[in-house]
Amino acid sequence: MPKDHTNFFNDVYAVVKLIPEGRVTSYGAIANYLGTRGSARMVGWAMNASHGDPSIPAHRVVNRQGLLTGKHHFVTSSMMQEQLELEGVVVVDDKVQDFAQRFWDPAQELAL
DNA sequence: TGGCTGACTTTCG
DNA sequence: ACGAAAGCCAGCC
Repeated sequence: MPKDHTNFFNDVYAVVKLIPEGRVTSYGAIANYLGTRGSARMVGWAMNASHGDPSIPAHRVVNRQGLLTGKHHFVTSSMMQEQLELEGVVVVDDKVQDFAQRFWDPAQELAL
């Protein structure tokens, strides 16, 4: 396929786009699914580059604790929480409630 | 080539 | 339970 130099970003985008509505995942989960657990930070960085692609629900990607660590990178810090709430995700103090239930692991859902 | 950065994760104190 | 440090990989200068 084209552009193998952005393969990593492409995979990240693909996985994030596959995140069902009302679900959230973690950077580490995506990185683990891609086989690069160590580059969990890169996943977030990839999201940063995803700004040119509004189809990517970056607000559904949170850290391992369910905290909206990336909200600071959005247009507005509150937008991420608002978007999650619009999808039915309860967010309190920048933290996703019932994170264990809301958690969507690509390696578990897509690993068939 | 070498070194720095990063929306993370895990472990030690 | 909280705080700090190390580890990890990919991209950019």
